[in-house]
Amino acid sequence: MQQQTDPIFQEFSDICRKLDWRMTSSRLAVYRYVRGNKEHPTVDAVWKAVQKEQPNISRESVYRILTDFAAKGLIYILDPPNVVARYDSSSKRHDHFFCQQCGKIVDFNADEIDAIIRNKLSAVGRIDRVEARVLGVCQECLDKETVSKTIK
Amino acid sequence: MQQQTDPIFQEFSDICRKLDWRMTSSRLAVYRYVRGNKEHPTVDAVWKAVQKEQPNISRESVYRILTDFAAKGLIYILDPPNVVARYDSSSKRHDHFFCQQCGKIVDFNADEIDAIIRNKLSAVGRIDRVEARVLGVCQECLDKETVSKTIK
DNA sequence: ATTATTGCAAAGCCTTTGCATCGTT
DNA sequence: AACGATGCAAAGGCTTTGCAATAAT
Repeated sequence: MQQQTDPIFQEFSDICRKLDWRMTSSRLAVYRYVRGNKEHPTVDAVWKAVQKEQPNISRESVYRILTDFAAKGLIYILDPPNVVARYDSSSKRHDHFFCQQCGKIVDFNADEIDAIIRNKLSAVGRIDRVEARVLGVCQECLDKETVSKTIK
Repeated sequence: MQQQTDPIFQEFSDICRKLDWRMTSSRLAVYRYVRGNKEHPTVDAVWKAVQKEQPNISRESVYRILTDFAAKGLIYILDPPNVVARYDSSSKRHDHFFCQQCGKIVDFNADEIDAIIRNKLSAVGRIDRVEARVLGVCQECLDKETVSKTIK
């Protein structure tokens, strides 16, 4: 990886040092494309864009690089890969809590947010549905953690 | 499909009549399992459960039946099939509007909902992230619709 | 009798994985 | 020189599709 003077190179160089990562041209190219990008790109979109700079980069590397970036909080996974379809018996507006540990999904109602958000997005277009999604760890899983730590 | 006297049979019979659907034992069995179910089941979960009642039902039929149910608003698709992974350059808390027509995803901020929901879910467990997801049709797509209708 | 619905087999697509090679440190 | 990262080929898993057989009207 050649030394470069542009600011993004410097920025990413620092990131790699902190993360104890080797700074590769693939990672830098993905970082360049993703940084500040408002498109919420798919893997293929990133891949095609980055190919202009790095013609030999493989789709698989893009997968790995994006996964690593997300694991370190550099980016956020808006829609994760390999989510299996789920169906909800209620089609009425409501909200969901997802336990990241056991996978449990809990319904709840925060109907207040509907008006707040409709008001805020009035210029964006027609709004068909507003849903809050909450990620966390449920109380049962938290309790289990405590027990196992206590027993040790 | 044999005539039956239990209330769910009657209920689903009415639904099928209104929708101009044939009432089949597969559909009824899926309806029985899904109705009021709070598990947010996957296709496989529905399939396995329904097999107890209908041992010959195929997984493919469950797919088709659930898709049809959702298309008619009988159920809601919480996580749709075939969503490709998407990555977001910002890992800071924010919210998303999804245009159902062109696929565009627009960021926005409704930070107020964070406190509202954390307060409401305090007993559910640890909360790591709150995000609002809004489904609708963006203004550009609405405009295009109007134009094409006007031109006709 | 008609035709929507189903089961079966196969295909499709996104994503992950194993491994040898390459490139950074 | 050491070893983490990558490209390639292949496998994996969920979902869809074509078509003949079945079952509801």
